[in-house]
Amino acid sequence: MGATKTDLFTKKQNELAAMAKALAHPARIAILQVLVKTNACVCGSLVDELGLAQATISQHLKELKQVGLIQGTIEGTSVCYCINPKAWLQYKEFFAMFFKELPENKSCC
Amino acid sequence: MGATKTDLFTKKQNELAAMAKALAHPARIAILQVLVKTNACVCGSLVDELGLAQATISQHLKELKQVGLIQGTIEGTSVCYCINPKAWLQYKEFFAMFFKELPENKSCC
DNA sequence: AATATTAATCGTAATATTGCAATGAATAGA
DNA sequence: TCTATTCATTGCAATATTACGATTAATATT
Repeated sequence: MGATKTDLFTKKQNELAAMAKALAHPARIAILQVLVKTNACVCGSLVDELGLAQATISQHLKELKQVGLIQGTIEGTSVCYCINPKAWLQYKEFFAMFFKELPENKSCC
Repeated sequence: MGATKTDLFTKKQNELAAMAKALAHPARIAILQVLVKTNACVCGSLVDELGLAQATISQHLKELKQVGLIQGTIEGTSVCYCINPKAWLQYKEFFAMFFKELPENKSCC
């Protein structure tokens, strides 16, 4: 055990959970915020901004890249990372859609 | 190691990460969707709907309760769960705010 | 009272995540 | 070429999460 039983759920449910998981760490939130604010960035300056080791940052960047939220291009010895606008918009819409249908409930509990 | 270094990040960043973590499992997504759809409270029928063991569902419910997304009241031998509308709205707004500022970028990468 | 039902909790096992030191690969500049 | 810089990757240890059987506590039914 210990492994998520993805086969029990719909594709959408697994997808949304995966999206949320990508955001489920303050370092990744912070990285995204830095990238949004500065519009571009490299790994080195992130190490300075956040207090984590270079290897750790690199790993978080890898995860964000894997889910497509960011993209990076090599630029000499450094790497330039930035937000993937398309994925960003998709995330925005996915979460908005999920939370859209407000249960104007009869507060049964 | 293995523990998240929350002290390196702002309160907001940790908060948003915690919110995302609450959604970072398809079972919890599914539970929330059932609660939204049925609007009236579902009691223990969640165990039937999803294919997970009772103990597992109970654990997920506990996590959702801990972050305040759902609330439950005891009703005889069963428990009645439903969405917490206030928290739901807050989540909606938090995520919308986070994804709001689209980087109308100059696509530097 | 005895039994059934419901759901929380405990204990355990399997797996995933987080973090970092060490190492490796690639380019830039001396 | 040699060295410095930058970032990815590997390997490891610590911690967290997921899942479930077994047990427990509580109310409902007989």
